[in-house]
Amino acid sequence: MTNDRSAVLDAQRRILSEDVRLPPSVLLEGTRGRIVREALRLFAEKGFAGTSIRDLAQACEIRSATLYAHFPAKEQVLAELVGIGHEQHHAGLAAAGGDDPVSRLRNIVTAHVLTHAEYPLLAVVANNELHALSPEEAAPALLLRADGRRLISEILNEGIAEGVFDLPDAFLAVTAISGMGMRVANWYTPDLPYTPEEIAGTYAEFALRLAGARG
Amino acid sequence: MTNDRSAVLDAQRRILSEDVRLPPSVLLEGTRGRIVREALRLFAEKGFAGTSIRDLAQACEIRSATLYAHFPAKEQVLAELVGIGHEQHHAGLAAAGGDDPVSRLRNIVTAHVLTHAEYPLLAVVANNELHALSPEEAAPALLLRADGRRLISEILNEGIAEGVFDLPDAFLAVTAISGMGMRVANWYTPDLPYTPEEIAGTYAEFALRLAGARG
DNA sequence: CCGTGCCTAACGATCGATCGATCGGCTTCT
DNA sequence: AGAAGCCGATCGATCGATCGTTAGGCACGG
Repeated sequence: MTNDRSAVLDAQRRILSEDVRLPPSVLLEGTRGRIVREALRLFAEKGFAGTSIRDLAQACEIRSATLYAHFPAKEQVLAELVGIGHEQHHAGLAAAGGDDPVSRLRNIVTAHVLTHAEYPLLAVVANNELHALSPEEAAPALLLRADGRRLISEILNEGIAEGVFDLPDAFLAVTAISGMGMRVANWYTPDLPYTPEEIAGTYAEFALRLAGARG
Repeated sequence: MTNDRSAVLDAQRRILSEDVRLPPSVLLEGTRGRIVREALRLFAEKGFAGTSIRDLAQACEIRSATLYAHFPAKEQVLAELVGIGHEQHHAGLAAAGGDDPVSRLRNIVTAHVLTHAEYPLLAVVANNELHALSPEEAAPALLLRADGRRLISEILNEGIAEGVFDLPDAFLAVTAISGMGMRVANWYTPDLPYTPEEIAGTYAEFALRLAGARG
């Protein structure tokens, strides 16, 4: 018997959500904002290399030449999205506090998953199209990414040191927790009978179990 | 303090492994096999749309026209890889047995992760470039994918029914277990101090904890 | 009256794909 | 055995389309 809910996952698309929402902290008005939003949708759907400058212009209802009045090159549009995505993600992780390793892990995983469920297109572009940037453009995002892993890793090490976590390997736990959260961006859609908060809460519970949290 | 092992993850590349291995069941000889292997490397690294047929031909040390003596179109090269990848993955899942839900879950997660660690390039292409195929070409892979999820889902439901699993939500557990395993393909490299078997074993343990397995 | 925003037009380069021709090797026929 | 014919593999050349990008001009608001 097939689980009804998983039927929605049977799609060829790289991403199921169609919500091109951007973080509220990013205020992009006028034509430039339009370009960024349509690029988010197209890059998430077809990839950076699979999207032409004319595809993007048509989606914005402008001519392709007009794009160059707002961005010096196609790559800079991607760089803008990758920057927004990584800053949003890292800000969420960094803001997650907690009084002890258990609550810290719960909060940081919640933030990690929430970002991927609330801004799935942004997460997919930031994660899967980073390779299309030049090394110089990609460097800031790589720093944020490494620091995000560091934050999770430190929480696990604290918990192990305090004896409240019991897990076979901290490095593999970081990859597992990060990985399962990142994948949420690919399958989450508002059509599913879960709110982002429910998913984040359940995934946080999964992470605590995975870490062997006591209590 | 940064975990030394995670330093290797700080890379812009879509995939860290450079091992273009294909499953031994796939015997591709001569120029056609060369094309498939080089395409695997290039599509994993730069994506389907980011790889031109001249890139591919140059990697094979042939002229671009020669490609069309072996494949009717660029898309068919990708279809070949996507097919191999999904068949390999599904065969691994389907072959995983077990006497009870606990051992079945352990075995299927081990198989799931092993495939992604042993054939990371193939997994990345099959997962992330599927959208570049026409719906007709993608359909067989989608069926295999859905059946793979069904296999995991059934094990979880069995375990819940027998009372040996205790988890908040079976659907979300499937997405979490699948997702963390899929992501292995993006970061695994033989340079890491883990064998694919060690990673698979630890991830299987994570999955059992996540499912609330007793014992 | 000058800047800003968008346009039309076009650039050279590259895209996926196709053409006819050539080569070596294998089979077939005498 | 040797000539004739076929065939898969590869080639150089080139197709029309599309690529990212640029130049120059027109319209409108302060």
